[in-house]
Amino acid sequence: MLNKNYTPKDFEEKIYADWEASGDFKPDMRSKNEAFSIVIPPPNVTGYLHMGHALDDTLQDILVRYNRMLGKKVLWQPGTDHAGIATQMVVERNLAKEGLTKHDLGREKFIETVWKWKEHSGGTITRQLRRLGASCDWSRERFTMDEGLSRAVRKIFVSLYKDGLIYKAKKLVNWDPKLGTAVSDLEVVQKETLGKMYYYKYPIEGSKDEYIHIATTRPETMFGDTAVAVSKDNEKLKHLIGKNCIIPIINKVIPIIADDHADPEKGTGAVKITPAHDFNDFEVGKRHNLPQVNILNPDATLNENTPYPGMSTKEAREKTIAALTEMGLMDKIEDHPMVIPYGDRSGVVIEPLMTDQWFVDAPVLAKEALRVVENGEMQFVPKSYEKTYYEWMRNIQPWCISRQLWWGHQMPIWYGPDETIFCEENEAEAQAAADKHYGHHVELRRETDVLDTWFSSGLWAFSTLGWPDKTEYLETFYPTSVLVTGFDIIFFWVARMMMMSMYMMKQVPFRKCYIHGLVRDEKGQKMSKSKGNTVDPIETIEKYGADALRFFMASMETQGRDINLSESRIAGYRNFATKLWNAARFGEMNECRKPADFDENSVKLPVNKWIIAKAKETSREVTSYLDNYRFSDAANTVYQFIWGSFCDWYIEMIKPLLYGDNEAEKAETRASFAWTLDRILVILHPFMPFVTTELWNNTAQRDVKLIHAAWPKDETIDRSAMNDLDWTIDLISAIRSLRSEMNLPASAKPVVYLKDAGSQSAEYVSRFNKIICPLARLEKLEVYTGEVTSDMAQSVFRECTLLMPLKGVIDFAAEKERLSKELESLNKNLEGYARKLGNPNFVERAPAAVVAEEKRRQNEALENKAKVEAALQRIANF
RNA sequence: GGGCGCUUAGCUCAGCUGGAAGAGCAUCUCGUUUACACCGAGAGGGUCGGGAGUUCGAACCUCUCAGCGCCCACCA
Repeated sequence: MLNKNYTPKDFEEKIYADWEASGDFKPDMRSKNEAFSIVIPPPNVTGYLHMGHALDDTLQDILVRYNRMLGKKVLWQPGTDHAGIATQMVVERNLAKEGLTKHDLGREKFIETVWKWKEHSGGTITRQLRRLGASCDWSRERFTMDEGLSRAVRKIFVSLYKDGLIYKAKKLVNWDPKLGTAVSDLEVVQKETLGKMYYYKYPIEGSKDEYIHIATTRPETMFGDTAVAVSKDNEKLKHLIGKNCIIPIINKVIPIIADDHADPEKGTGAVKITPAHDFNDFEVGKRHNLPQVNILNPDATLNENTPYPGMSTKEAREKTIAALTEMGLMDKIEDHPMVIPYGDRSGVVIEPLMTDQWFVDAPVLAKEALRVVENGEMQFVPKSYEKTYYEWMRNIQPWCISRQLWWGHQMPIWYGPDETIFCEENEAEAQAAADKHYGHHVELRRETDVLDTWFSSGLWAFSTLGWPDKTEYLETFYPTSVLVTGFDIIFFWVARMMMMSMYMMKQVPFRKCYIHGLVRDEKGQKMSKSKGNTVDPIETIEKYGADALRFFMASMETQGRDINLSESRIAGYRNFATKLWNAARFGEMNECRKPADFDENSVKLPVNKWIIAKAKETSREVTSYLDNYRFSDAANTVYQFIWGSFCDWYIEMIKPLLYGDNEAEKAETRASFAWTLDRILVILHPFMPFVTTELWNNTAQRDVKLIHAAWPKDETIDRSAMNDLDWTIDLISAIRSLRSEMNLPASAKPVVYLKDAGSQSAEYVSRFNKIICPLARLEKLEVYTGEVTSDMAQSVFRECTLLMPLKGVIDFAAEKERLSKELESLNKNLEGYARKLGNPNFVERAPAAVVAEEKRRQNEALENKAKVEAALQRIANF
């Protein structure tokens, strides 16, 4: 017995536990069927499920469940990411609560603490994914810091190094002073800020009253200046080129050089060049062989190369301005809108800093990654994201992969006594190789830097499947079928996976890449903790059920658009689940069961034929939509069928049959109902796995679990019954509409006549009388050949006229108005038809079918017009 | 500065290759009937951002203007 109410809480977790315990998410490796695989975009171990995950993972689960039901060998590979910076920050925050820093523990102890933290708290997000219904094969869960995956990281690192695609260089990099590490360009966010532009002057060497005027937003960097640049085309200033000027305060002499970087139109036309602290200046410095003077400590305080060692840049700036003012060298200070780089994790200002770092030669790796998208081996859905990808890949910069952190993959590099570098698989091998090289035992020092987190995520598509070992899973499931992820991660992850996979596997990591948008709040604002507008998916699940949230995501997912969260809509899909639940209860109460030998192709009754044909048509449409990643179309099609066709019409139409006494009809109808409900459960399952499973388990004895039930394929749709029922449904609607317009109380049971009925219509009237009368609430429905009297309300229906005798209660004024409106609308349509059909160009050039259809409509409208006019005529005198 | 996207009913949005404008929510009216009030029936509501063009025909294609959003780069 089904509960009276739909209460998802009662069964969702129980059902999930059963799936997992029964191994339902595991692929059948003995199967010879086609493989289908998805690797999950690994959430941070530190993470909590947010609405973005709910969308991303719902879409993946829909595809995974759909393909599983298609009988494919399906793997959804789960796991989490060690998320270097994020995780280190979380653990450091915890330490801070005890008044400790990571340095108090030391590197080894600290890493131990992180691992402990991971064991205790790292499972949150995977538990939450289970709540969502994600059918991942958890027995294969991986973590980017697992030994297996770490081995993959070391192996590929060494390989890239040996191929000259990883190198160490002293370069200007984005430095995060709070975290004390380099970060990649992608981890820097530019923020609009109102800053100041400082104008001041440097004295020219050997002259008492000559100066060169410069403008800068960062006067405190002047201690790192090694030149001032002027364009050779700058008529006003070019005479200074070749002279020297003096940096005040420190009285350092620097040259004035010619370089086009100095735009005569901008600022003062002269630019101070600080090669060690500005990316443009760095390039200028390289062109002119300028020295690089570093003025900052790793924590962004000024160093010994300045007069203000230990001071913050802000303080130093004030000091510098004060000193310049005192010396009479300040010209002016203006407000100046500018963009300042911030670390996206730490939130502090990023400083360009000269440091030794490791780089991946991304421009080389990008070539193959580009080629396979250009030739279609990997396709973006929607296709427009190709362009974004191309744009970025074609302008890609070397990728800084070293991080001065503790948590992450420590680089497999060992330094020997004369700084020779050894890259090996592990410590022992490195030692052995070094000893051999030197001919005696040497002390090795391991590189302390760790790798950018995205380095290991870049290998995710194959490292999780067992690479570098040749595993059965790798063999079976690589390349994966599709990657589903958000556009915000194309550069971070998709691009890196493409590069790494093409380099190592010589094959694409996934054949398709489905990109979805962001989940925003109700008003379209980006959700963020700082704005306080986040909605917790788990709370939503508690309130409405996971199925409602999932269906919401699916129904809103149209390609290339962000989704605004809407609680009322989620509630609507909970209502939808309730609706289905109640329909199933209706079936249960009426003993709708399906005999084992039931053949849905042999049903006789038109209603049953109709719903079965509709169900098959719906299945076909949903299949096609899912194959094309049209999630919203797929979801909405199922929704319409269940609510519109099955509940609103079919159930209402079969009530007289089920409550009647024709046992044969009753039996067929019960079986058809059961068959259709089963079909509904199958095609709805990928979207709403919980409620469908609960109903599947409670509406019949089953020999297969719903999660493994067969998805319908290649069915022939019997359209014979479609027209009959469409006619019937339209007639019922027309009668209901007429009743309502005539203000007939719901309790009234009028008679309706069908005048001018053709033979087909007449036949329908007798055949479907039993259906029509109760649904339209009629005393009786008959074909009529008598006279139309003035007390009859009239309405046009197809070729016939509906007549409803109202015995003196007819409201003639209302009736006149209604008919007049109808006439007006008909006339308007007729004008349109006449215009079109009167146009020789249309008749000649439009396809014949279109012209014929237009003619048919015109004729129909003409007939209807005549009828309405006649009706108006009859009541003209009342 | 470069690129991408959006503008359709009061709100949130569908509308695939151009052939009579759709859904959900909201609104209004009415509710016989034990599957369901988390419901049912009926109704109202849009010159598809403005303009021009291509076409027999444009929400859809082209151009242009306006507004909004996102990404990338840069601004001494």
